[in-house]
Amino acid sequence: MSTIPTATISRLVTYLRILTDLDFSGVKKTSSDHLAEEAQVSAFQVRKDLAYFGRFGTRGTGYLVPMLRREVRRILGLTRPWNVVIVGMGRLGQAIADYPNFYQYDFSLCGFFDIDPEKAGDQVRDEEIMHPRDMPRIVKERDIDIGFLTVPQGAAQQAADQIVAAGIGGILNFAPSVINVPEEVHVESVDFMAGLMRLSFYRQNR
Amino acid sequence: MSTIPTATISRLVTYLRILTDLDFSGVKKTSSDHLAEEAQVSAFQVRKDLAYFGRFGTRGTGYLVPMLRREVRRILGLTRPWNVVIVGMGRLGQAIADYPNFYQYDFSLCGFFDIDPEKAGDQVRDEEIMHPRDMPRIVKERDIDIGFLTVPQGAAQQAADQIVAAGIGGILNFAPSVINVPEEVHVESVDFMAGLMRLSFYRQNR
DNA sequence: ATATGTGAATTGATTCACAGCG
DNA sequence: CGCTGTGAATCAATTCACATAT
Repeated sequence: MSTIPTATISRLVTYLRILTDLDFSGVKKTSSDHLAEEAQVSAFQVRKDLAYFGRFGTRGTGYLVPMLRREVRRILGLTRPWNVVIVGMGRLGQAIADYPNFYQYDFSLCGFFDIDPEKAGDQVRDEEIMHPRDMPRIVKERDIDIGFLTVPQGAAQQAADQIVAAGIGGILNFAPSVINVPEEVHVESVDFMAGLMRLSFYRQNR
Repeated sequence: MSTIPTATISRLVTYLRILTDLDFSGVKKTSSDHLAEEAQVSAFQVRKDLAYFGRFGTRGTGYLVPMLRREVRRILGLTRPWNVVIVGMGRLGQAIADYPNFYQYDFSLCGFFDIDPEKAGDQVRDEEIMHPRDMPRIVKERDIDIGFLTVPQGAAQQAADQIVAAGIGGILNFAPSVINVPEEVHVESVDFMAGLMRLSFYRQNR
């Protein structure tokens, strides 16, 4: 499996969405050309991306949509369940707790944490908001894999430390800051102000 | 200005945040080494990134925080105002309309659109929600530069077409899909489910 | 005939080493 | 002497061309 570009993983997510749309529309077959057009990349790129993981097509024919969809889901780890906690139950944490589309892919929200004693005991989705001191126990009891970091910027590093100390190995970081974690912990960032600033740059230099 | 890696622009956003923190803390001087450590990149990288835009340091000494901060803001286009509309006033659009931190950088929310006639006329921040048919007029009257695309997945392409037709040249796309726009229109995407799926991949292959 | 899969070529980004300047 | 700025070298990613399979 040598070394797979991170951009390849991002594109696989795009391919999966296209394949899901096709599958729901009842389309049975597709090709690297078609996927490439939908994903706005080259057909070479589609084939190369898939080639990191195996051979999924039939020469002269293309790809079978349900089969390729299943394979990409498997490659991305989306055929197994993932247990998630949310750390930081302000506006953003609340909004994400209400997001209805996790269940489409076996992600389960299994715990909600906030350091504010005012919030402790409040109900979110039939669960009480807990203090981060309870995180290590909950992570063990409920087999948590992933933490959503939705605290304010100034609290991000401390919250990240608590998530790591609790034994969680993957963080989805919504805070607008670089967090420092051991290298075995994986962090992905979701940062809309950064997207807006990049847009500002490209518009200014249009 | 030859061709600047997109990764460089993302890192400049990170440097700006670090410089802002330093400035608020009253720190007057910094170095590529220090910025590199905070941003979790190499010092070569910091210097190379800055070198695309000019010479901002003093050899043997380093960088002056307020001056470098100002320069990076300018490079990113953040020293001028940007007028923004939100297209799609569901949960996400509403949440973003309530986000308090746009004013820190001169972004102004100047219009809210939704295709749902039920929503038309509702107030958001002292503004009525309008129908997208009014977008071309509003864009002209209010000199709009950027549109936030916060409609559901299935409506994303149509809404993007309306944004482009209204004369907007930059889109911050929150919908989990690739949108097709003319090449002079710049799109940046904010996609938290994609981040979550990448995390799923890297955790599975840990 | 047609579309995949893949080594080779090219393009692009990062790292390096050191020249340049305070 | 210390730290920036930058051409050259290395490393990585994308593109290409075509051999391969149906």
